[in-house]
Formats: sequence, C-alpha cells, structure tokens
Amino acid sequence: MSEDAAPSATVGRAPQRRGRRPGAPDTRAAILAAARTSFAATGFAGTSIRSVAAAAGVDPALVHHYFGTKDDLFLAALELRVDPRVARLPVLEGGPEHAGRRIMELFVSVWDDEETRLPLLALVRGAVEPGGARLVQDGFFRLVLRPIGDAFDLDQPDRRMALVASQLFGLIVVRYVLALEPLASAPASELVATYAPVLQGYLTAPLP
Amino acid sequence: MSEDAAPSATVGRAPQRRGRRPGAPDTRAAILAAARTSFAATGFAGTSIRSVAAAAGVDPALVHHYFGTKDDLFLAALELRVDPRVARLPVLEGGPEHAGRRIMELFVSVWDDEETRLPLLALVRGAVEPGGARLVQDGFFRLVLRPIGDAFDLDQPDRRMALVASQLFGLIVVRYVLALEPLASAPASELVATYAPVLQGYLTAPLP
DNA sequence: AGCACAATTCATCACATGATGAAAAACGTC
DNA sequence: GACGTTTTTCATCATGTGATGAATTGTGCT
Repeated sequence: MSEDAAPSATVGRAPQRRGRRPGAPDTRAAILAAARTSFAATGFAGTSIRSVAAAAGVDPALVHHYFGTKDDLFLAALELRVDPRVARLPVLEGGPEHAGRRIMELFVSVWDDEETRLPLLALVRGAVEPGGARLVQDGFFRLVLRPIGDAFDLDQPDRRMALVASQLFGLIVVRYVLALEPLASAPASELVATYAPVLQGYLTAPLP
Repeated sequence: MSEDAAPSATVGRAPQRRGRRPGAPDTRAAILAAARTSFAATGFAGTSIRSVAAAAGVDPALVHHYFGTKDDLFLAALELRVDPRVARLPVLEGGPEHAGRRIMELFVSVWDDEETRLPLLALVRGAVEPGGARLVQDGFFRLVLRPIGDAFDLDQPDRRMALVASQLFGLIVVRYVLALEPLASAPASELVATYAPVLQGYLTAPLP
C-alpha cells in the first residue's frame, strides 16, 4: 500500500523556482519525514537517497545538503525521540512489581504514535541489515533498555533486559514486519495482557 | 564509450541441459555453501553475487550458470531442510504438557547444526527485507510453526503459535543478529531453561 | 541598491551490482 | 587424436547508487 508521492504535474504551475524558498525549514522536515517512512517501510538498504528526495518532492542533492551522508540521514531519522519519552513516563517510578505491565503500556503508547513508531520500526529493520547490529546496540539498548533496567535496580540488569528486548523485538517482527495473524490484528490491550506477565517474569523471576 | 549498436543477434544457442559432469558437483556445492553463509550473515541485500563467488573461489558468472538469478540463488540457499527435521523429531509426540521445553530443545538442536542454522538465519534476515515478509509467511510459519501447533491440538493454534513465533524470532534477532550480551553468549541449556516455561505458557495457559 | 549567504538545481563522477554472451579450457567418448 | 559437451573465464552492458561541486536564484541585511 505504498502511496506514491503526488506526481506533481507542474504543467500550469509556476516554473520550478530555484533559490531560497520562503518556507525553507519546511523542506528539511519533509525530507526527514520521508526518510522516516522509507526507512521504516523498506529498511536501510531498501531506501535510496533518490527515493527519499522524490517522496519529499525535493532534489536529491538537497538531502545531502541538509543531512550529510546516508548514514547520517539514517541516524537523523532514528533520532530517538523515544528517549525523552522513556525518561519522562512513569515506567521508571515505583518498584519492579508491575514493571512488566508498565513496560508493555509504554511500548503500546510509543507504537501508537507515528512520531515514535516510525523511527523504532526503522531501527528494527536496520538492526538486521549489514552493519546495523552495532547501531542498534549503540542506540536502542544503551539509550532505552539499559536505563530502564538500571532504574529498577534489578539483579543482572543486562541479562534481564536482554530477555525483555528479545520479547519486544519478536513482537515487533511478528506483528509489524511479518504481520502474522492473528497477532497482527490483536488489539493493544490484548498485547499488554499477554506479554506483561512474561516481561514481569523476565524482570523479577529467579533466573536459571 | 560504445558507439556500436548492440548486435545481439541470437545465434544458435545450444541447449545447455542434460549431460554429465566431470568435476562439477564440487563447485556447485561450494557456491551454495558460500551463498548460505553470506545470506545468513548479511542478508539478501547485503550479499552480492560477486562476494559469493569470491568466497567460493569461483568466477561470478559461474553462480549465474548453476543457479539462475539472485532470487533463485536465495531460494536455493534457503532450501528448508528444517522441514523434515521438524516432522521427524519427537516434538510432536505426546501431549502439550512439556511442549515448551521440547520446542526449545528442538530449536537449540536445529540451531546447533550449521546445516539447518544458516538457512534459518538467512530466512530471518530475509524476513525483514523488502518483499521478504511474504516469503517467511509462506515458508516458516506454514511449514514449521503451524504443523507443530496442529499436532498439539491446541485451542486457537494460530494465535498461540504466533506468540511462540514472536518469542523465537525475538531470541534469534537478539542473540544471533544483534548479539546482545549476555544473551548472545548464554549456553543453550540456559536458553532452554529460561524460555521453555514462557513457551509453555503461550501454548497452554489461558489467553486473555 | 547592493551584497553576502542560504536554498536549490543541474550535471556529473566513481563505483558496485546483476546480468549476459562469447570465447577458452577441461574432460570424457569414440 | 578428434569431437562434443560441460565447465570456466573474460569482457562488457545497463543500471542504480551515493556523493560532489559548480551554477543559479531568491532572501534578508546594511
């Protein structure tokens, strides 16, 4: 269902204007949005600077002008806005008693907002591409997972949060990438109810 | 610069089928092995015919000679040998009482054998690449997951097996793709002990 | 007005990739 | 040894890619 950018048949329209446009910052945002969508939809390798530029309705060189290399664009597209969210939300408050449920609720809320879903999806897609693993380790785990684990003052936080990550990644892949039914269509509340106890176990149950 | 028009007159092409092969099978197997390794390591987009040929120590054109296009090579590299294994192993015998543990043991054993690990890893990597989702739905889920679910005579088998799939995919991604420590280095027995109860819950516990 | 500068476009470069087809080498068969 | 088939190599082609730099145009400042 990939919508195509407006063909922009600029026939009777004003001639392509060069030079500085009045609403310049518009362009940068458009590029970023297009990049987010494309990275989230088709991953890093499946996204070309040209396609991003076309989707944003700008010249490919502009992409390089605003963001540097393609890697930079990818990083900018990720731009973990999840981070401030995570730090702010009440997930970290209180003990680990209902942490599983709160993490799932946070996850669902993050996923409900396109602003945060697209970067996260792009992150997951980029994770399995060549060279992407390091990026995810440096980004997702250190910025999102580890702080949560530390905040709860768990024993073996890395180990427990890796388990949590494995469940969340699996959910993302199966539900949003593979779109495996009936999990893909399950309501968010069901996800929370199903996965919260499991995460809770990963966080607090004794590990073998 | 090429100023000559492409002649490209189809001279009598010899039918290249049938016949005997003196020292051939070696090469074909080498290409296939290299392709498996590369697809498993860097995914479809991250694998080039040239790199496969180089790893196999043959000319790139040979890859096209034995296997057709790159897609064909990918399909040949997958070649779900997981299937007969799954059908044969005792996972399906007995009731669902300890199915979680048996599934994990099967998973570990499959993963322990390079012969089956590489195609599976390639499958997972291909899953998140453009167009790969359908392949995985048609392959992994229908060939591997669903039969298991049916054999156990579960209620809501698709839903339960989707949950199992989410956990297994997450494990694969985090452990083998991202190589997130300490999960990446955890011994197989620990994996079984940790995940078996969770899978068991997905299979038999009442669903919300 | 005039000028500096940012925003934009155009025209390429350099390179890797998938793919093809023809020539050359290896090999068995007669 | 000659022949035919198969295996292998070589030389390209066409394409898409990331990236660069120069030219162009409008904006805002002085």
